[in-house]
Amino acid sequence: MVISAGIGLFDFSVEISIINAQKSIFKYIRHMLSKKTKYGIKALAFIAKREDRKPVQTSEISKSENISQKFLESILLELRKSGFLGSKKGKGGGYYLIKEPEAIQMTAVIRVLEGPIAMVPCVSLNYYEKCDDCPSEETCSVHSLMIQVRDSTLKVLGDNTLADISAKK
Amino acid sequence: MVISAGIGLFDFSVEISIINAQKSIFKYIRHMLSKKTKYGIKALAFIAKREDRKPVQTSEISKSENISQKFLESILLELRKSGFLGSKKGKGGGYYLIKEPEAIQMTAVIRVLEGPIAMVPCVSLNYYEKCDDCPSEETCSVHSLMIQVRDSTLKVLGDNTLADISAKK
DNA sequence: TTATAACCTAGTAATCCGATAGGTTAATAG
DNA sequence: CTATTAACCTATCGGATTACTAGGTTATAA
Repeated sequence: MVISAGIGLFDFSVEISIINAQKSIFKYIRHMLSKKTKYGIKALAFIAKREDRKPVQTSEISKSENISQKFLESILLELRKSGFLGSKKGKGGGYYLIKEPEAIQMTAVIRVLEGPIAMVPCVSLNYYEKCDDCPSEETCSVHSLMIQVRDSTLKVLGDNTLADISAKK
Repeated sequence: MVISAGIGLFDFSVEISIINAQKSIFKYIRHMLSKKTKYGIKALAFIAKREDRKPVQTSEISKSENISQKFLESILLELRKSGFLGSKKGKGGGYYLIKEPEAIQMTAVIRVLEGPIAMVPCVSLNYYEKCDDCPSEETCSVHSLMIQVRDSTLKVLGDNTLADISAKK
């Protein structure tokens, strides 16, 4: 698929080859971290960087971090509802941290915004689900591999707090 | 939205709480490893387990591992085209390894089937892409975190070969 | 020559992502 | 008391991916 990139190039009709070329050039590359989560983390870091604990407005974060304001609104709202942020309405309002940055693990943030950290449901701690194709997890070749990946990822994300990632200038 | 699946069922009086419950029960959980990659790894492991180097048929793997045969066909084809497998047509044909299982790192397999291992394009070694919202990667709070995650994942997937994951009974 | 199994090309429904649009509610400043 | 502010809410959207399925064609071996 990915590799068949240039195949259409010299193919009979010019139009179709161009379309195929575009397709591969603009191929959407799936990554695991959604923009939502990425923006959420950036916003939290932005808020954490503030020495005072005054509310920060969505519009300010949106401008500074180049994030669509409306999209960011929904993300911050979610972060408030899940207990990471407090909010205040009206002039001088905005969002503020309700916990110390040191107390906020990145695992928690990612789980709320993104969902599971594990690569497959059958090794997920918080979103476990049995694979319907696997008769047994012990004999599954993918299972133990993914447990190793999960654990190493959890270690990194658990060791990093909001304080750590917002510390850097 | 997505979740409204069963909503009509108890409509009208019987509550938002039920709807909310359904919401979480039927929530689609996004995981990072696609079925394609999972099936591909399983198939490779299946082939590697064979002590003889005789070709293994798609149908056999498909039955044994509970994978749709047609889907599996396309996956094995891709693995052949990317140099992991050889193939033979006709009776007694099938797919066989063309490298030693010890020489096949899981990083390579996953990169071919899934794409990038990094969680964000801007830390991807093989699929690097600059984030359009980030002015600089040095000041990005997400960047260094994701580099750590990438490295720890790469370590695990690089240390594990096909021999390792197909060894287990 | 016929059965076999890889190979190829399309198309599909369901679903998600990343927004956008357009409003309502609550708090503050004048 | 009124206007402004900014959070909050609901709904909808195009484009893209995923996990298949359908229906063939080609090459090899019995």
